[in-house]
Amino acid sequence: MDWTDETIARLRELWSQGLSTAEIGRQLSITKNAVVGKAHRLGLPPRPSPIRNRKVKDGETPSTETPRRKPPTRKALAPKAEAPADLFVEKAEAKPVPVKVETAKPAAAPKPSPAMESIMASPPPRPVAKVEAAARPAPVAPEPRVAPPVRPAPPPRFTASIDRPARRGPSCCWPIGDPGTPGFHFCGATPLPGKPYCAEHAAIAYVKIRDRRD
DNA sequence: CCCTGATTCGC
DNA sequence: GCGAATCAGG
Repeated sequence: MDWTDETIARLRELWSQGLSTAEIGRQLSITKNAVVGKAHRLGLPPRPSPIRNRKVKDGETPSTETPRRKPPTRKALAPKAEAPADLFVEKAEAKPVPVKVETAKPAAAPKPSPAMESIMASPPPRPVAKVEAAARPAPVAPEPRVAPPVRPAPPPRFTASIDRPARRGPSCCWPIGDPGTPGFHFCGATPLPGKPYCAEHAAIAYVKIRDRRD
């Protein structure tokens, strides 16, 4: 993975929006490990981890001795059989994109967090926007009108610079331009009922998600 | 089992 | 620096 400014920006954005690492990975066409690894290296604010952070309660002395994992039996040295090279063709973008597949993953959307939900008065159904970088100009994700879930993490600077559509009410949040750059804005057209995107962008935003299994 | 994020450590 | 392997909790 070559981490260009572009991809890093996208990672940061998606990360700050509370998407799961796997989700981000899918959107970037990389593994979640890559996502987590990079995020960690970038020093991005940690997200609520499923792993209980070693008792922080008193009585415990987490400091001095950490649980330390068992001696790493690093057997990774065996790359094993190689993956069939032929499956490496672009499948997602090759085929025409059915517009109606957003039913692909109805309820399984990752829940952002309580805080986030309360902020989003009318949460657009988490668009399972499977985007192909090659095909479209860096669509980034719905309006980052939310602060990072819990952590008082430094709010992404770009939130301030993003011009919200002048019109009130629902508006298409298809990103135009690169997030973080001055000209960045959202489409703003009238979205389809129940969708975060206008008809035009919804058509390209929704792609079957689960076919990118690597 | 599935999912999640975190960490380690060979490369 | 990168990320697969691994860990570990839900």
